[in-house]
Formats: sequence, structure tokens, C-alpha cells
Amino acid sequence: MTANDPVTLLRREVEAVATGIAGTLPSEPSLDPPDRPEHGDYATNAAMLVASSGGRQPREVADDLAAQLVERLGDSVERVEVAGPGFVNLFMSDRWFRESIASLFDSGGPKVGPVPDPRSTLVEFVSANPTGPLTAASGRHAAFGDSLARLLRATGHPVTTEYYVNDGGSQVEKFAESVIARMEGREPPEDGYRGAYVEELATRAAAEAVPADRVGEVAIGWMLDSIRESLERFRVGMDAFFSERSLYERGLVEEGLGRLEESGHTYESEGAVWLRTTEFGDDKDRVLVRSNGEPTYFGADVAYHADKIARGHTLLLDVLGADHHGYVARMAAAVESLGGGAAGFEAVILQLIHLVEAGEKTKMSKRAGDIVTLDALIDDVGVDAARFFLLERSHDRTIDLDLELARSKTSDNPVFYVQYAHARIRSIVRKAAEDGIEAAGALPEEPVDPSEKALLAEVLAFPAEVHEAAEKRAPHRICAYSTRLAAAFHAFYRDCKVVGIGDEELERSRLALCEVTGSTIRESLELLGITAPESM
RNA sequence: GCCCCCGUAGCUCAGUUGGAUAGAGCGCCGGCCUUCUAAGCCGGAUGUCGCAGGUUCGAAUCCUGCCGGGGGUACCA
Repeated sequence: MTANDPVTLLRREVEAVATGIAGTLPSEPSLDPPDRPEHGDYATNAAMLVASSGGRQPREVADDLAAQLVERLGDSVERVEVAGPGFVNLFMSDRWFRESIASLFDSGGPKVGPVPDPRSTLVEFVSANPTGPLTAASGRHAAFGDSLARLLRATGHPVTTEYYVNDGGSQVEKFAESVIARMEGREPPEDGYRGAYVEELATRAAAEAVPADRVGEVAIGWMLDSIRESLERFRVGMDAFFSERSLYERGLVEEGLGRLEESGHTYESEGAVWLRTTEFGDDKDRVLVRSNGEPTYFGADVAYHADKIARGHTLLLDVLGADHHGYVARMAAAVESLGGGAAGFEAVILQLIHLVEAGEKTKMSKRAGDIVTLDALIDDVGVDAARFFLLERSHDRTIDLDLELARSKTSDNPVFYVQYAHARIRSIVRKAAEDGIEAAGALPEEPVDPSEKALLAEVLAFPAEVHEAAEKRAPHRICAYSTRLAAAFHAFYRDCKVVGIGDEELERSRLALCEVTGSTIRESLELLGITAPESM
């Protein structure tokens, strides 16, 4: 966070005083707007932290802290109170609020500063088999991975996003068999692919006279093209599509497995090559190379992760489905064996998603062809609503996506609530421009309205929210934050007229608050990949 | 059996590196448009935070055990 961020400056004062009292702080003290207005604009638990580590009475430390803060903060603060078990509550002065608005406006809104220890991060997500179109479930992965990448970039991490394409292996063969079967007018095999799209691919392959031995490769290419289109349409920025087959072609599988063998964590048994993943907490060892000499999916994936490390990434972040959770321990073991601590592996597990239509859940199975595709979901509810509904929940919760609600263009739909706040702001800004009013930091005589204070506090919270969401891999926090911010604006809109109130200084200050709120809503939505309309 | 996720208001869920009287949306009841967009705002009712112990100044949050729901447990990918 930047040095001129008013909340950061306040935090530094609190920490300086607390450190002066205690010597060192056991952990970073809180500095948050409390739930109840009578507890002030900001409250800190610093005194309780100091007391618990120093064996002093919390209230006594709090009194000391409060007195010194009054001294140091001067006319920024109205009064400081000690309350409850030892909270120190800060009531900021109107001057502080007005100057904060001015400072935010001058810097173009709250700035999310970089983390002190950026990590070159490779976010791998979706990576769905190119044997069928992306499903609504893939959509959750797409929205989540994309938004997480945006959050990590916003907090200063260099990020690359990748889709691992499983274009080798037995599923691809089954897929090719299925397409060929359709071309020849037969039913696909029992364990093959039976969706309508297989027939379309067969028709096209027949029309272009694709030879049977190339059908698999060609059909996979077509599927991949359509997957790229779907992702693009869903506003997902994928830097690269990494082909499994290319690993073999470039000799990377051999190289990666070779490095693993050098590490001394592999052994041969029953003709297969195993990785001793149990050394790193897995419940059994895993096969890297089958007894027939062919690497397993895991073996190739290890080579892929070895390549990620070779490319210089220090954090390998895999977004996986709940059905892959058993995979995490073995990949963590593999990266540990390879990297020697240089690169970290981290998996985020996304739980399942069900689409709910009129209270009824739809089941999704790719092989049976009984799927709702991502494209169909987008056609149905639109990109903005789809992304919001898929991002709204914590990654560890299953989602029941209510299609009826997502479709609705009414106030029930939370995404419109936030967008509407932005549109309202832009409308005010246009109106102000017509009247020749310019936003500016100003010190009007009028007292700061409680709605102005509440709104400013939410805007000021933005950088901390973004950092927390990035650290916790929690884009859903930005959904919640944007909703809170919008609500604070709507309340301000009711209480405080901006244009045409007579007091020019007040007009300028309020317009500045509108401007910084608008840009903060826009940036929040941008992190979610959702548009911020100028009007609705 | 073992592993992972969940259990908070009628419904869908936030909040979980311990902090003040546990929150939001929807739904329900009642108000607010001659004024910058009513896709909005304000007020009201609603809780054994799954159960039982433990840790301490303080537990929805940490520990242990149990109950219920979902997912996984391949020389498949």
C-alpha cells in the first residue's frame, strides 16, 4: 500500500505508539472500522496484544496508547476512547475525512501496492480434456483461475496462466474411436464419447476427408479451437496452452523423469518406475512409468511441472477439481523431490457445481453427453452474471447456481446491484460536467455526513481487501466487497445530493468522493472480469 | 477403512492466523419517487453458529471425540 494512503498512515501511527510502549509487537495489530458506530471510525486491538505478551493490564496499556495517539494525531482525530476489554477506538475528525477524500482523488483512487516478496507464479487452471466442450463446471475453474491471476498481478506478482492440454493418452484414443464410429455410422464404444458434438465433428471430418489415422489429432485441434473461443468469450486470459504431446516431442518427459531419478526418490518394482511419494505424506507410492514402458499421466504431469520450474517460476499454483484432491499430495511430493525447496507447489481445490433450474438440479457427465456447456450458460445468463455467480462462493463450497436468478434482470440479481451503483455514479459525473463542476479535494464548512464517512471507509478498505483476497486465494471476497461498496454508495446517494446543492466546496468534495468510488467499483469488477457500465 | 470439503436466520451464504451485542442477500411485514437513474433507500421480525467435552480474560473461529450431507480413494486422465 502506498505511503500516502490515509489508512496506512494511521496504521503506522498506531504501530509506532504501540511499539514505543511494548518494544516489539507479537503480531500486527488490527485497525478496522468496527461494527457499531459508537465504537468509532477505526478500532485497534493493539493494547490487548501488547498486554497479553507483556503481562500488563489491557485497559492500562490502552489508556497509555490512547493518550499518546491523541498527542500524535492532532487535529486528524476528534477523540480517542478506551472501551470493552481494551479496544482503542478512534473517532476521526471531519478534517481527516475531507483530506482523505482529497488525497484519494489526487492519486486517482486507492492504490493497491505490491507485496514485499513477489513470486513468479504459474497459475494452471481449467486444463479440461480437449475431448469435449467446456462445461459450466469448467466455467467455475475458468472464472476462478482468471480472477485469481488478476488478484495476484494486482498485488505485484508476475503471473503466467496456462491450460495443460491432455492431447495424448487413452482418453484421446477413445475420443478418436468415437468420432470414427460416428463417421462410419456406428454407435461409439460403451466407454466412448456420445455427445452430439461428436456427431458434428464426424460430419466435418467426413466432409474434409480426414484420413482415419489423423482423425484424433484433427478433431482434438478443432475442439481446442472451440475451447479457446469459449474462454475468450468468457474474458479469460490464458497466456498459453501447453500440450502434453509436446512434452514427449521435446524430450521433456525423459528429461523430467531423469531429474527425478537423480533426486533418488524413485525406484523400480514389478517392472514399473515408482516415485516414493509416501516420503512426503502421500498414502502410497505412485507409478511414473508403467511396466510397458509408457509414462503414466502423472509421469508426464511431473515432467510438465519440472518444466514450469525450469522456466523460473517459484510458485506453481494448480487450480484443481474436487475429484482431483487425491492428486495433490503426490504432485506436492514430486515438486518437493524436484525443486529442493526453490519452487513451491500449491493446489486450490474447487468444489462441485450444480445448475439449478426451478429447484431441480441438473447432472453433468461429459461422456454421456448430458452436459450444460459453458457457452450455453453464457448464452443463457450472460458473461457478467455467470462470472459473478461462479465467483461469489468460496472455492471450498459446492455451488448451486440458480439459473432463474442469474438470468433475471431485476434487483434480485446481485451483479446488477453493483453495476447499477457504477452507472449511477457515472450519471452524476456527467451531470456535474454539464453544470461545469470540477471534482477536487476541498474543505467545506459543512460537517461530513455519516453516509460520506461510511462510503469513504469502504473505498479506503480496497487495497487491504485485494491483498487479503489474493493471499487467501479468495476472489469471492471481492464479490462481497464490491457489494458492500455499492451498498455504501447507494446509502450515500440517498443522504447526500452532489450536484446543485449551492455549496461549491461541498459539491467538489462530494464529486471527488463519487469519482474515487466509481473507479474503485470499476477496479473491483475488473478483478472479477465483470464490466462496469456507464449507464443501465 | 482411509483422505478432502461442508454443517451459521425460513432459503442461499459471508465471517474461521480467538476479540465488543454473530452479519448480508433473498423471502415476509411497513414506509420513501415535483429533487443527480426506485435495477435504489429506510425501518421491523427471525439464530441451541450440527452435538458433547477441552484450552483462556474472551471461542462460530483453536484442540479431541461423535452425528449428518457431498466428493474421492487406478500401472484412467
